[in-house]
Amino acid sequence: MMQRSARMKDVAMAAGVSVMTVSRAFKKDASVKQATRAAIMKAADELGYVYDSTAANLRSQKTDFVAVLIPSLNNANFADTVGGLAPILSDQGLQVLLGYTNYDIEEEERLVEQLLRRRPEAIVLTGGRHTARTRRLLQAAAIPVIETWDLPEDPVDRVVGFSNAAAMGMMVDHLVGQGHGRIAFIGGDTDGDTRGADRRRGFLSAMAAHGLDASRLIGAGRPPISMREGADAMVRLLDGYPGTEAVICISDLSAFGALTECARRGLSVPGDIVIAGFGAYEIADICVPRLTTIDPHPARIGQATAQMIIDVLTGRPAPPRIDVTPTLIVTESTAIGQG
Amino acid sequence: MMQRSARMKDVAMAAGVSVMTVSRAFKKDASVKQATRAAIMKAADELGYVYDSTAANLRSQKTDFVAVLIPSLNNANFADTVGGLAPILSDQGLQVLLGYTNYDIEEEERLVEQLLRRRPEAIVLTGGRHTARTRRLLQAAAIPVIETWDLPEDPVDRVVGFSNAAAMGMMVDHLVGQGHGRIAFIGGDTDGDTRGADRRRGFLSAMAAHGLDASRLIGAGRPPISMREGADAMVRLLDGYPGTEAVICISDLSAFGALTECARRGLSVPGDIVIAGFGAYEIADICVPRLTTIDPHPARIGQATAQMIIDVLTGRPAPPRIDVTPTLIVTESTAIGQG
DNA sequence: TTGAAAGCGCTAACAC
DNA sequence: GTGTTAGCGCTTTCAA
Repeated sequence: MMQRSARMKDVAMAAGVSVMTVSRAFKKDASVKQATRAAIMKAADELGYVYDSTAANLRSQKTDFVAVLIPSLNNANFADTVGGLAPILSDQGLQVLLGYTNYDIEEEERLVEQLLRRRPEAIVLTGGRHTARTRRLLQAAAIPVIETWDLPEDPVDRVVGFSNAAAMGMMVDHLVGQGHGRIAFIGGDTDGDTRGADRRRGFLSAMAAHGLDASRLIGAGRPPISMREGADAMVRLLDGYPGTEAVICISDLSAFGALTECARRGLSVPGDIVIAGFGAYEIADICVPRLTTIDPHPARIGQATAQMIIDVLTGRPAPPRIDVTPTLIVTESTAIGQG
Repeated sequence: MMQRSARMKDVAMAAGVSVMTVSRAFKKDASVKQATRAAIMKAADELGYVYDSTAANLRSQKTDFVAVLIPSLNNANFADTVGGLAPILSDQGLQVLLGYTNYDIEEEERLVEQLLRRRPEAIVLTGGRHTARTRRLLQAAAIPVIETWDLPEDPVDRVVGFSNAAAMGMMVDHLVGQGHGRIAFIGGDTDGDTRGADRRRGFLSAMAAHGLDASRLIGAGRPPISMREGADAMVRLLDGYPGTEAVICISDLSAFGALTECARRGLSVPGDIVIAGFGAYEIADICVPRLTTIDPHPARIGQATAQMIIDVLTGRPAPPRIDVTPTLIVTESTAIGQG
């Protein structure tokens, strides 16, 4: 039946060489004669040998993986960041070990501890808010730590992100520039999602800067805010704050939900009310009307993060902080003179 | 500056015990006196000790992780499967190591090889089609292999899935029952996504069973089919096949794209044309009109998979194949007498 | 309940 | 270009 699986020693014996030569043959840059290497690979193949990296990890004190924590698996923004990051790391022989926190910093703490036990070469976090213990664990780990999607004032180590507050300010400025004054905000009603809380803060300060009333705040639930929660929040907004001219939603998904509520009520967007989202998700570009949004360039965040990791690990100079500035995308849902 | 990080030996010395006692203290069920354990934990904390599982993995020949391969990070269906699976495995001390294949079986092969080197306790794949080498590697690995989201005729090992062809048959039957005959299909135009190809096959055979013409096939691109590709396919369908009464799309996302094209043309759904999707994504439940779809119960697939893994690893009897039957959800987009 | 010795399967370091 | 020796940091095993 199932016999003990082959190890390097077995391959070495079969190929008539030492284990060390087999070890070298399994590295790309090792100096092994072509014929020897071929014989080794043939023997390995016949024995069904699969290299055991658990042993290599221990001996070489290298694991060749990078831990990446994102809030949720099912989110195009974070998926795009991972999509930007993974191939660049992969080219350097670094594998990504992905974890997701469900937007919960306690869960993040558990994950960080679990992952650090496996000795990653570096760790990437989403957001700049963590438990005290998480910070302690990360600092003690003595590996590069990159916080992303945020610009924390007191970072653990390195940062690739943007100011969520400033991004929201861009959106408020845009709407005010279009002549709107009664602007509402639909977002999460906890601070569990720091990025969301920062966006709300950005909304408040930008409104204040324009001398506008910023009391039209609708709490839509716990992050992540779904399309459904966006729609439900819109019900409360339309019923509770008549005369609202514009709504900024915490994400395109909730903005789309808000849009569907308008459709069901026969309200025209942007004719009767203007709606804006955040994230430049695909749905913003295809729904009717298309949604004005902010593109935080998730893939760029991933690429810059990967490059930063490689630079640090290879001892190259690297800036401790990269600001990937978001872009405002103005489309149908906030266009003037339509609807 | 940064000194060599603490190991068990250091903790043992600080606590005045042997390394073996420290090792036991770090296991949950180990028999260590309460006072001893407390002293050890205190010492560990003061030294900033983080348990090194790379060493434990090697010695105990256990890694306590399960590799899970999904086609894409950014897909609510697969995210829900992982969401169903991860907590159950986690309760048993098994961590999920996630990989994504981009719907590419060559990429799957690379990933499988990489992951097997890290010696997972079990491996979960999405879909039943793999390269010959992938199959060989998996068989040689001598660990539980679970193929999901499919019911392959010749599985590598174990299966938790459903018949994508039969599911599509349910949808065709529903539309025919509503009186439609000129039914089109929008799907991927490669076989890279086996589940998609199976759905197309199911469409063809169900149409044939009803004696209907199944030539209205629109290729929408390479999987995953986006909302945009669904909209573009709808353009081709409406322009190329006048008189089409109903469209089945490969997923709710492409169905939503198709719906937006109808909205832009002023076509009523379901009045002028009927649209159905697949996957029971959130958007199907919130867009206007809501989309008739099929719920493949992604979380249940994950739960059953996790349970199967645990049963096999603990030597309990487990069926080699579980069929999680999908459910047809009929809503506004295919309702009779509306629009 | 605790400890001592041995060793998991590789690779670092050095030799030739 | 290849081999030898030692050992990574834990846990298995056996003993007390």
